[in-house]
Amino acid sequence: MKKKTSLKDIAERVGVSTALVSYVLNNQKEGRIGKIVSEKIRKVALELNYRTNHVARSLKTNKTFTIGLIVADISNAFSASLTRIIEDAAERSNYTVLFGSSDENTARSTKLIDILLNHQVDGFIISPTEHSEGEIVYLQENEVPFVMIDRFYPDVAASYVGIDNHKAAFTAVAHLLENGWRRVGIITYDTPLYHLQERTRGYLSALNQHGIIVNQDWIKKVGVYTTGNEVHLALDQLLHLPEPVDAIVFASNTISTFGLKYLNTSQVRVPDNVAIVSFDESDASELFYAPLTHIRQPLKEMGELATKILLDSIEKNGGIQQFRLEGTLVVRKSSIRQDQ
Amino acid sequence: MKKKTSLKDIAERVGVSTALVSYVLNNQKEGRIGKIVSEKIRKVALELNYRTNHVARSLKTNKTFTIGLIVADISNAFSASLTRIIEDAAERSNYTVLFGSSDENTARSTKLIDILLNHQVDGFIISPTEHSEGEIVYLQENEVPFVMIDRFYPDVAASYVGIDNHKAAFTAVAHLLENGWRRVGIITYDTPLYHLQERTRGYLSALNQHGIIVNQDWIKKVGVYTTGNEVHLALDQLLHLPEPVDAIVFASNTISTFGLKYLNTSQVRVPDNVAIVSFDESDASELFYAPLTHIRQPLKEMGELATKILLDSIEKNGGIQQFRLEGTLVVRKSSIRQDQ
DNA sequence: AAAACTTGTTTAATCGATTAAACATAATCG
DNA sequence: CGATTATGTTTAATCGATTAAACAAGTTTT
Repeated sequence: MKKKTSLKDIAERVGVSTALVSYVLNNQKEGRIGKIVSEKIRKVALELNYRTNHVARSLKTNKTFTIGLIVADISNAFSASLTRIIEDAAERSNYTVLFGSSDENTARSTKLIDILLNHQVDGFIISPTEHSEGEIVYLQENEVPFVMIDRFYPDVAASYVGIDNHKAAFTAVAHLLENGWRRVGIITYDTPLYHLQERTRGYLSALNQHGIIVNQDWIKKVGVYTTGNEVHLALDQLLHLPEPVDAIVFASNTISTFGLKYLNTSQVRVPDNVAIVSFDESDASELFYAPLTHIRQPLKEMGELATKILLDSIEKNGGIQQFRLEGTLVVRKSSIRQDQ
Repeated sequence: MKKKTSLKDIAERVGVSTALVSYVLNNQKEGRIGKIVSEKIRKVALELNYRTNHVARSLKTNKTFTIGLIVADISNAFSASLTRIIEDAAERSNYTVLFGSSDENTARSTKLIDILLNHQVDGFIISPTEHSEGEIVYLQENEVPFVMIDRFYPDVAASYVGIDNHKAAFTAVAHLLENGWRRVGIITYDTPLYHLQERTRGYLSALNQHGIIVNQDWIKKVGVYTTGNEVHLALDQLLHLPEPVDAIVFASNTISTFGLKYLNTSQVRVPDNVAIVSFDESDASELFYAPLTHIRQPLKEMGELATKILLDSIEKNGGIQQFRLEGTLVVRKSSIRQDQ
């Protein structure tokens, strides 16, 4: 790589000190700098195509204008959409995003956070994995600004932005029940992650409230890293119970996509044989032969809010802020009886 | 944010110079450093939870172990998959990724590259937009290591990794023709981007070679930023020609997704009324009622190769490398006559 | 025993920008 | 007119790590 021009190069060329060049290019000491010199400096800077070396600036100012983003998996539509929103929001405030995919793996997540800390990011937006409390608490103890997004630990007093998952799941299941479905199953993750626990609890409480006794066989859990087989198996089991379920809730877009692909190749018809409601939307929601009823998370709001909270906390030392936004039930064909 | 421990802190605590601490923690001067001191340094570093300040290191070494990635739009499945692959490949070599979405917008792309240059990234992987040659040439002139991915400028002698788009399109159309379809339309972008031009040329040459006279009305172009309306319109036009097309090539996964969503709500049946072949796969390829025949790009290979070329170029000053890999035609239901 | 290594550690310059404080000169005031 | 203020610019320390070169003290070689 070619040698880059530095403040010194400009200073020498103009015949002034680097301090002056710095003041001019940063529009500091306004009104105190000679017009002729100031213009000359700008001209030379342009000629030499000067660009400020952020590394040097950061070292001195102790600020990198960089935020670390840890998502579950950037190649997943949910993570990718959030990432894009955060990218844009960050850019508007002149921040750049360093990111990493945790793959729902605690060790990997810890490693990523470490790497990004070494890179001196000014703060983090994190979608934490299960068992990452340790790292989160570590950040907290070291007063590193951060915001959790989508997921959070109820026992950790830190900022987060997510939806009210209990309510969302409740709404989804209530909707199924109101449409005449009775034996509602759920496929979720086998994980202690609070936001997913909440979904299960919401599911249970909706059934309870409608006086339906839940059969434990209706609740299927798959690994957070599942590549689909477990989802297929879970579906098969739910649909082949002595008394099969007549509706299923998919607790995430990943589960939903695997599920739909499988259903798409099977004899089971949606919603004739089984109704489906899912969390999160994706192309799948619209492209499946029976467009999918789903809970839409307000991604834009979540991403922008998380970024705002983080930047506040970085720049003005804003305190802890916790937001539980509302998910919206988007009703499509997959949950509505066709024979009515 | 709490004050972080520096080499100096450790040095003071142990009672040695920072130089020695640096040597120990970087495993340099092996065999020349006293065992007791060395162990003490490591111990104290651990106790104080020392993490090397990459900003300071980078300033001195002129290397950030950071690569800049410019994709079209991180929230698009194609970009996101590539990004994930590049992330992993980079991480294996201890690089972190700073990224940005160009939105197919030249100004934005230029701005992003500038920002990342200021951040002193060691190199770039870029999916260039139309009219970004200027910026690309600028990088070249300044000997900034970079690799173009997916797209490239045929006239710029720089490294790139993509597929042979002409051949891929040719293969896709030949497949349609061999399956008895005759009036093949294409929906592509209205852009000078070479890789898309190649797709159109491949399409034309396959038709030509089969002695089919192409009607210009078969070729529809939509804006690179289309939100779908143009795709809908193009589809309507193709399907309502005096002699409608009987097959359509979608030149990208975005077009394909918009197209399928629209077809999904229309009376037209795939492949009975119209066959579909698309570039790139997505969940859409499998979830559409008629699973989609498509050209699969070897994303993993592309991303890993691009990263390798870039790192070679950063670390060993490797020269220009250009790769045109092969796309694979994945045959599914959408292109095969059902009445045969 | 002087010269030549070994081993272990420190000194000090450096990367490029920032910025408080100092300095110099001109303009204004009482 | 001497003091004060305004204007314009420089000095020099600093951020934290790296690293060539110097240094010191012990060992070996001849």
